[in-house]
Amino acid sequence: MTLEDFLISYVSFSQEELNDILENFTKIEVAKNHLLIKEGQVCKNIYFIEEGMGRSYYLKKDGKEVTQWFFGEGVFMSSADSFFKQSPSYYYLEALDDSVLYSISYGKIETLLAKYHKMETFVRLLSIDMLAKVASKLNAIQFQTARERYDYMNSEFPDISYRVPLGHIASYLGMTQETLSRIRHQA
Amino acid sequence: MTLEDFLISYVSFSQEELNDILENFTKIEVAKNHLLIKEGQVCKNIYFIEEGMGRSYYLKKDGKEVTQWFFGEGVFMSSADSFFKQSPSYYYLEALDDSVLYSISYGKIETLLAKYHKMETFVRLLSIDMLAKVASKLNAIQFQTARERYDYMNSEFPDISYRVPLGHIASYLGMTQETLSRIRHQA
DNA sequence: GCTTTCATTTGACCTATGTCAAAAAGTGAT
DNA sequence: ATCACTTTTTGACATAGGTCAAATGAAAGC
Repeated sequence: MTLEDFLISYVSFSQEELNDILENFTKIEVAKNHLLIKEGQVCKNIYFIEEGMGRSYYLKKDGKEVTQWFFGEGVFMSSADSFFKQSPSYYYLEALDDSVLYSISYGKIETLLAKYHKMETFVRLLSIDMLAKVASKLNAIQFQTARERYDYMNSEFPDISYRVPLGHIASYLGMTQETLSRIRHQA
Repeated sequence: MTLEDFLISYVSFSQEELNDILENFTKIEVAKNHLLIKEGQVCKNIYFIEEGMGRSYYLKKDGKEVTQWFFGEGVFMSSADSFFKQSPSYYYLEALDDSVLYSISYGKIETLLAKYHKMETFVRLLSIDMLAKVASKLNAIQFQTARERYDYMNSEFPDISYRVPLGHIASYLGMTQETLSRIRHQA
């Protein structure tokens, strides 16, 4: 899905508006394992993934990585809270593959939000969608067995689950790598 | 906190705008245990809690209630996804005390969103805030012990935790009532 | 094709928390 | 005050999933 299609799927922008909006994005290519933002930094850009994939993660006190979210093709990747409030991020943002991204800065988004009422609507709808997804993951994590969580993951991110290291998925699902490995082999 | 103060704290509405916006809300009083919405219904209104408190919950297949969120004084209570997308709600919404609420319908919100660019901004910021809170709960639930989750709850909802039945809190925290009871008594 | 390094699997054991059941403590109505 | 009902506490026991450690497998450089 292209960025243009993505925008249209939420709000009926005119072609003129779309052109103006799209001009504010910069196409960038990043290599696998590139860190787009680190913990503690303010997230200055938000990225639309045209090709590739990414994840957000944080470090526990013991230093272990915990994957917080996966981002597939055709979605926006960000530390949403950090970006929209321009506050320090709790998360790292990492490319999990060589990726093609469309980046836009906070300043430019602000300008677009001020200029186009529809842009506000777009971001609002996007936020509500993310909220629903995070809430749904929370419900899955909270009261399901390791096995059920794994199945949930496969339905939510069917393309991602077999493309990234086991440990990333395990921490995303709130279980150890060993447990996930055992579940997979008794599938 | 009044609704007016709440609105101003997010966006600098003019007094005129505020008056217009506030006119669209209806003050209602509901008794303890009143259900504002049931699972499967489309959430037609969103409620600002001036006095009282509420929660959202859902039923597991085995019929047990799981508290999904608590709403204290001075916040909006809703099944956000259901309200903003006018889709069936996964959750019940219940008053946990006799409460004074300011209610607004989806139709009226839509009108205000279309009329005031600032209103879109307000809802966007509100959504991002909720997103951050849900994400933070998710992190707490996912990798903390029962004891740590209880402490997290006390910092997040200090006023609520001792005002509602134990079972509501336990399910909110993803543990059994018995476990929560034991934790409390070894505090 | 080896060697080194990193990722996954397997095994043995342990612990936090769940389950089930009963007792105790609150709460409200008559 | 007493009875009926609900909520909380306590106890005994079970188990999913964690921890630690070693073995296997896969990938990358030489």
